Amino acid sequence: MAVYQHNTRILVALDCIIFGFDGESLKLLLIKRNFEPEYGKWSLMGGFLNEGEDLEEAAGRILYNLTGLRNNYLEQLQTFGTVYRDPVERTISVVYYSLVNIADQDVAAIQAHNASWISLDSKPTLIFDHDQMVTVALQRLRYKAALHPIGFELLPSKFTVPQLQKLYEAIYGTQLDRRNFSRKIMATDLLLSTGEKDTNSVTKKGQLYTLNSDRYRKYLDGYYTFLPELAELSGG
Amino acid sequence: MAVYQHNTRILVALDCIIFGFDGESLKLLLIKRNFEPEYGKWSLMGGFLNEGEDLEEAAGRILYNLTGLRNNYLEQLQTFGTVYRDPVERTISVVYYSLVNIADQDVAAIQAHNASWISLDSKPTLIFDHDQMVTVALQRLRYKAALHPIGFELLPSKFTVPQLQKLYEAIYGTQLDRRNFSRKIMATDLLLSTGEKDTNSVTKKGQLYTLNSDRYRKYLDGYYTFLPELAELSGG
DNA sequence: CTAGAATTGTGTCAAAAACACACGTTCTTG
DNA sequence: CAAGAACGTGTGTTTTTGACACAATTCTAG
Repeated sequence: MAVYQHNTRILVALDCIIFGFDGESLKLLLIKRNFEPEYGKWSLMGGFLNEGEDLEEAAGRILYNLTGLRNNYLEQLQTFGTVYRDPVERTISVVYYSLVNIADQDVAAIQAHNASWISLDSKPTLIFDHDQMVTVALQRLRYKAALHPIGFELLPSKFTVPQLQKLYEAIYGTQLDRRNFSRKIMATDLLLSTGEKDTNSVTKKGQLYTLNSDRYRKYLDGYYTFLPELAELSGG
Repeated sequence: MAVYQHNTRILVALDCIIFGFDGESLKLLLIKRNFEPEYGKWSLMGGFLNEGEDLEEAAGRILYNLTGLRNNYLEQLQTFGTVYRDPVERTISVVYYSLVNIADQDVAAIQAHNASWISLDSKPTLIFDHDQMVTVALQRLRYKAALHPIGFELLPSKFTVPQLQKLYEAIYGTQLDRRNFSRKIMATDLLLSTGEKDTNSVTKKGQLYTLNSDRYRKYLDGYYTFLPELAELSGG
């Protein structure tokens, strides 16, 4: 213990950026704070790192407390550590981002935390440096989703190709050609036909697919230029 | 201040993974520790975060102290925070990686820290979780270098196309076709001819180029499938 | 001082991938 | 049951990739 005696110990926080997709637009799960500091303002869900707790574990705990979900896609984004980012006391924040199937959420838990799903288009200003965190997270999501098929994490287990396309269009804020999109996705061999059809569709009912998990895992290691046309839209 | 009173403050360390290239193989700048703990063993260069110091700033300071270099490519890699990663006391480590032109180093500073350049092939076992950090860093380097032209950061300001190719071969541990490599690099418009020739070459002297910085910056935002054939070699 | 080895620069061609666009089908609504 | 909307599959052209050939430069060995 004596060896590190003279160094400063610092508060370590975690913040979670939780992405969801409702079929139309990309959403964030945000909290309207009913606690200090910054009472009444919007922020990301966060908390402090506990003794005896791994970083990854802490991020999972925070995510679970808010959404009732475990085993979601959860990835460390970046650590933010400018000196005055938290005006109360110097705190560095290890930020994770998560992709969630919005249908699986625990509504009660979310309400208890005074949280709601907000469209990225109508995102309010957040406290501290949380806006910057969201910017970086969105950039990362765009970057990764063009190279790895992580988009599926935002969809229900059964989905149609047009739904998947709408998701990508929401992530990148762009329009894609239906026919080329379909061809490319099919070429990846990532979709397994269920034989069922989408009963919710208002017009023609599309075919429902599930994800081919074995193939999915292969695409997560290494990368694959999923959607080349999105390259310029992905921040570096 | 009172608001965060009950939370634990933790030691925050920084570790730097410093990559260099000597024309033949990819190297790491490692330290043979002549201080406690783990006296006599190999480790990454590191230090603690000071009060009043940004994370980025601290990483730059550590890099500068060791190499005498500033303004290198320096990117946050990941934060490592399992509970017992440092046996002395709980410490989380924010890890940065840096790309350095090996010729610019401050030899005296490096010797003073008992550091040396070690080929990745002959890397010794490092203390704590530093081996894991290096693994992740190499993965990241491979990932990024296939999509962004960051390889140039490891070369002198004037270089030949074959030198650049040797660098990529060292990063990915593979052989590339000289003719296709050249064609692709030239197509990026990233190289500016200097008119000079490489006087060090033993056989035919290659043309020396410099980096087109404007174009380089464009390639850092967004991405570009620099070397498609390396996709599978890049960890996700 | 010349032949040969090593390395560098430029070119060609076939295969594959990307992109733009067309047509037929299914389902709901009025 | 006709019209509109969304879904599914196909086709041709252009661009990019990957495999490979040949010529030019420079040092060295005999």
